[in-house]
Amino acid sequence: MAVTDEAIEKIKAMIVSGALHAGDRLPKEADLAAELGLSRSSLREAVRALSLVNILDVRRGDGTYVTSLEPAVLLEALSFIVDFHKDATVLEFLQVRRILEPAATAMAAKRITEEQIAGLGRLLDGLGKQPEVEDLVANDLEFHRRIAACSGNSVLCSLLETLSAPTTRARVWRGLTQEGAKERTLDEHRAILDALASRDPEVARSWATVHIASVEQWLASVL
Amino acid sequence: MAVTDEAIEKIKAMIVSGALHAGDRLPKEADLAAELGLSRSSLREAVRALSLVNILDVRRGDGTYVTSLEPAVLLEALSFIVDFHKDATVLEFLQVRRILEPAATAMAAKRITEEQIAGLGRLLDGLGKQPEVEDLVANDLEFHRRIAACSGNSVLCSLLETLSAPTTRARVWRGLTQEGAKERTLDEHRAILDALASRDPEVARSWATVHIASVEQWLASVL
DNA sequence: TGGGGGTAAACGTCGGACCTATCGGCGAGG
DNA sequence: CCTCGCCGATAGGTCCGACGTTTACCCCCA
Repeated sequence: MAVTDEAIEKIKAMIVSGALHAGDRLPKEADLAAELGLSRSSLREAVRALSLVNILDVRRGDGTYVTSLEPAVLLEALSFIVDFHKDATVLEFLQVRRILEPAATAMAAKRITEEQIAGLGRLLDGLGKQPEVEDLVANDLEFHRRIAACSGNSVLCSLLETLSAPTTRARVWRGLTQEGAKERTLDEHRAILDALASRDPEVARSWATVHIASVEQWLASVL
Repeated sequence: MAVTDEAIEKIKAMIVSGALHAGDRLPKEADLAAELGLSRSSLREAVRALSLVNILDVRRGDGTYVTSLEPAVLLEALSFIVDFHKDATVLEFLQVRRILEPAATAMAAKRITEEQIAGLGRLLDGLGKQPEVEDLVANDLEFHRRIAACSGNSVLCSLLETLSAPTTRARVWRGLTQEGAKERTLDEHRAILDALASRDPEVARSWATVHIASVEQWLASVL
């Protein structure tokens, strides 16, 4: 195994074992390189790799730190990976989202507060009757993001965030080409919000399923 | 933005845009560095980062290649990230798995072949009446892995693979400490297989839910 | 035709030199 | 006494050149 790979493993081990905690500062590159027994160049490759996946946070002129290591931070790196997938696999991502989103929405129905419900209402109201497609999709993303946050599960929340991104383009496309798609989206959002306000998990789940299935079916039909 | 980060973005752009296809070989480091306008050292950091997430495959003495970019390959990098999560978040992962696994099992019930059913049967039979905990958990993982593969969704399959790993330790622990856990697991596996053999998605889904919920409840109770 | 050796190409590692952003102390000024 | 701004120490950012190590592949010989 290459020394750089060893360094990656060693740094990982230091974090997992607890020798390094979230937020801790690493020794400066020269010292850490000496400590791990490799050159600064090779160590830098290891650090760069770990910073790409948000394990380390490198601050020029300051030092290198361990990130908070929260699921939201680490899973954020997933979006980088997802960007490489071809359109052909978008349908697979959407299928997974169709599984997770209804579940998250149902979970949210049991935990959502009055304040959060009101916030969602204002979010939907903020959009006019005939919004631009880009605004609608942005509003769509935010709507579902907030609901996922109410699920109380940060892993679920991050996964949905990641899975939603690659389907954004597809949704914009749909809004532009499919007759009535915009109105349908607005109506379904309102229905989901009503279900949440009623604290009705099953209705919320069903509307979320219908909502995503409509995108999925459309996408499957045009691919 | 640092030149290395630019290089990462440029290489990513080359792949996403189609200038580089899956399996393609990159120019040698010296040439690519010149092409992108940076030094070989900095370029190597970019390449190392991309190889950590399985975008590039560096073969010493040969060259650097773009991987197949299949979901299974790219999502495999997720396990590296998941390794950094603390035990406290294992429950969140398990919750997500409890959402995905039943769905995958239900999907599998509709697509599974006679041959695959027979294979699962042999897998379960391969374990004795009183297996070692480690063998049981390994068998458990393989059982669910094969079922997920039958779902036909590689993204779903990879995600489950990743989510299952961090809960492995917990399951071993449970097998060692909870009375009757081993027998219960074996019985539930058999029930899931029966449901699959009957091509009954809803029964399969329910058994999968029960199966994972039992682990989840136990884990929640001991944490 | 098949195997073995050799060579060239490519990645791996190292050390050092120099640039640059950042932080924090210190002193001048209000 | 407090505040603002300068400045030096520190740490990461980049580059260069050299050499080691592995691998693929071609050529030669049996």
